[in-house]
Amino acid sequence: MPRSSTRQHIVEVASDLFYRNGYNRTGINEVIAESGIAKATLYNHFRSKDEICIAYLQYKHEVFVKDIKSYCDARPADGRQVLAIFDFLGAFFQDRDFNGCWCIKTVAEIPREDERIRKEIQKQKNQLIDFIESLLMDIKDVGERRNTARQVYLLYESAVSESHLHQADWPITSAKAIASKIIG
Amino acid sequence: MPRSSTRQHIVEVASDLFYRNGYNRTGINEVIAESGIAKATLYNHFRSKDEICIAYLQYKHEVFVKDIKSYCDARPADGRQVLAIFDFLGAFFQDRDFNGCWCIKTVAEIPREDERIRKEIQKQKNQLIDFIESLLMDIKDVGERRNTARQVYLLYESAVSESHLHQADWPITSAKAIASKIIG
DNA sequence: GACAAAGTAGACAGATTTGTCTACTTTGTC
DNA sequence: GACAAAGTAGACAAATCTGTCTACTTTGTC
Repeated sequence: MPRSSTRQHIVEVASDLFYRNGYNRTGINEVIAESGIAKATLYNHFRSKDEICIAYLQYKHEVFVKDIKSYCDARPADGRQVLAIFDFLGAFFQDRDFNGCWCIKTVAEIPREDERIRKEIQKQKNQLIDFIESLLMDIKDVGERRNTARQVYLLYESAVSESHLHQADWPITSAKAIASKIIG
Repeated sequence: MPRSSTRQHIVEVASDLFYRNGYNRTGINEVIAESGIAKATLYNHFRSKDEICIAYLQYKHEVFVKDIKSYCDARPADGRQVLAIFDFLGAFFQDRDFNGCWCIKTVAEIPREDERIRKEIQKQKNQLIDFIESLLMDIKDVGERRNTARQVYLLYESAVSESHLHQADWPITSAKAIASKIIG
């Protein structure tokens, strides 16, 4: 296996485990056992477990952005295109691998002082707000558009966390209904 | 110290540590060191660390319910009384001990299979929805009232998580603005 | 086929974890 | 003051964890 795909393989296996079972509850030994690679190989690619955590967050985000973008792009670019994010989430919720938001999960597990991971997560969330804003180009006023994007973002985030917590999809439909009202 | 207050003392110390530093990252040894009690005493009151976790969640919820109720009760019972929950959160956010939602934090740390803790958290959240509903008695239709309570709940939850994540208060004001629009 | 890069297997150090247990001391009540 | 309940101090078992290291094997390229 070429060097780059070994690294990618580790990230994908670690991502599945971290997301499913939690970062602190997943040991390095579990990652290498599941990957089928040697421990020395893992530490040849990553300096520490923390570095794998960063790679995990980036990988999940990368896939997420790609998927949600292509999902929304398939919808007509009318004023209601942004609502597609809730339908995307609805499909994600049905997936048996759905386990809530990896950012929220991770930030809950790391010490408060860990600025590196917290900044990465804030960056990702800001990119999500930017993406939502890009779907709201019908709103011409820049300030109002940013404001609306933030509101829709809040609803989306809530829908993710709460559908996971309650193990039900009413938070998704409910959040979508509010968003629908907001964008008029 | 009488038996009941020893137990309560342990719960309070453990709650502070769990909430501030995380459940998994807080060891039993830290709890007893901070409490100034002996390990055998702790295990005389609690069967396991998991049991302390349940007691922690219940204690936080108990205090939270008492505080938010008395805060909201001080407002006039007009149709907009429910918005007080966002002001309550605003004050909580200013508090240096604010560290997001203990339920979400805890659910992120425990294994998926741990039904006991998950059920406790769902119970607490349903009580919060009930409380919000009790502030919406102006809405006469039962179904619409429940629906609105859920929507306000989603906004509140989002405001808690996101103000913590972004370390900013715009999620609180933004969520309140949406709630204001919803209740008309 | 030589040679370097990459990967393997797993022992090991050193630290941490929860929970048990023993032997002792304090406290409150009769 | 006797006696039981409650608490203390901390050693200990048994299991975890991350990260390092050694000695060996495979793989790809010239």
